[in-house]
Amino acid sequence: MSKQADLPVLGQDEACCAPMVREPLGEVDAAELSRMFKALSDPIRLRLLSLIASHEGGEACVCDLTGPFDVSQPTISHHLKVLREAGLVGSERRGTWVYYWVLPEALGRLSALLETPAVPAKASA
Amino acid sequence: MSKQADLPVLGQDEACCAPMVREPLGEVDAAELSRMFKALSDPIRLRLLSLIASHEGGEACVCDLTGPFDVSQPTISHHLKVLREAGLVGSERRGTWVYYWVLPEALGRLSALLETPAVPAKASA
DNA sequence: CGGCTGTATCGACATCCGTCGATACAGCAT
DNA sequence: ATGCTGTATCGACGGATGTCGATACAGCCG
Repeated sequence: MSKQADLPVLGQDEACCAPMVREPLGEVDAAELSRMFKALSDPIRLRLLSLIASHEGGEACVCDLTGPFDVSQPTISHHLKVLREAGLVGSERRGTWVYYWVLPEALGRLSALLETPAVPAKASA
Repeated sequence: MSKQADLPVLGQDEACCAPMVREPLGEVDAAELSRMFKALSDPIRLRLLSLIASHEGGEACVCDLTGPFDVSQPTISHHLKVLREAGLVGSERRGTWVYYWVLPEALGRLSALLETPAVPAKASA
C-alpha cells in the first residue's frame, strides 16, 4: 500500500478519497459520502450550489438566491440548510444579509471519488 | 464487445460538464444531474458501485454483490436497478448470472462537475 | 422607539424512498 | 420434463423529504 505524503489536490485521508474504482468503500465512508451526495440529489440544491460557486467573489447573499426559483423563501432557506449541514457550503451573517460560499475541499473530495482513472477493460497490472 | 470509444477522459460537451464553479447550472441539466446524484445518495448504492468498479475485470455478478450487505436480495436488486436507470452502470445477463459494470463516462461527468479549480481565496495567502 | 426588510424556524401535509416477504421469471442440471 | 439456483418484479408499509403558510428572529433606518 502506497502512502502519498503530499498530494497536490485534496489530500484528506486515503481511507475514503481514492477513486471508488480502486477499492470498495467501507460502511462508514459510504454513509458519510452518501449524505453529501444526498444533498446534491435535488435539482434546486444543485442549482443553488452552482449559483453560489459561480457567483462573483465566490459567495452569494441569500437575496441573490431566492429570485431564480419558483419555490418559496422558506424552501430556499431549507435547501441552504441541507447544503450547509452536508458540509458543502459555509455561511455567515454580515449585517442584514447572510452569505453562503462553497467549501471546495468537500466538492473536491467527491470529485476525486468519482474520478475514473482510464477507460475500462484496459487493465494496468 | 465494448462500445467504448477511445475517449480517455470525460470530454462530453461543455453545456453541463464544466465545473459548476464556472457557471450556474440550467434547470434541465440540474434535473438530469440531480437524478444521477440521487442514485449515489444511498450508502448501499455507493458501496455497490464501488464494489462493481473495483471488482476484477471491471464487472461483477449480482452473486458477488448480495453477500456483503445485510439487506435482502430484492433490495439489492432494487438498488442495482436504480443505478442502472440513472445511467451509472450497465448490465447484461450471461447464462445464469447477471453482470454489472460501471459506465465511466457518467462518473467522469459528475466528477468534472464537482471539480474545484483551485483552493479558496482565503486559505492561500 | 416603532416599523421595515431579510432570513430562519415551525408545524402540517402529500409524496417519495428503502425495505421486506411472496412470487414470477430465466437458465442450467439431472 | 422437473427441479433447482440466481435474479427481477410486485404489493405493502413505515419513515424520510420537499413544500407551503404562518411566524419568529436579526439588524437597519426613520
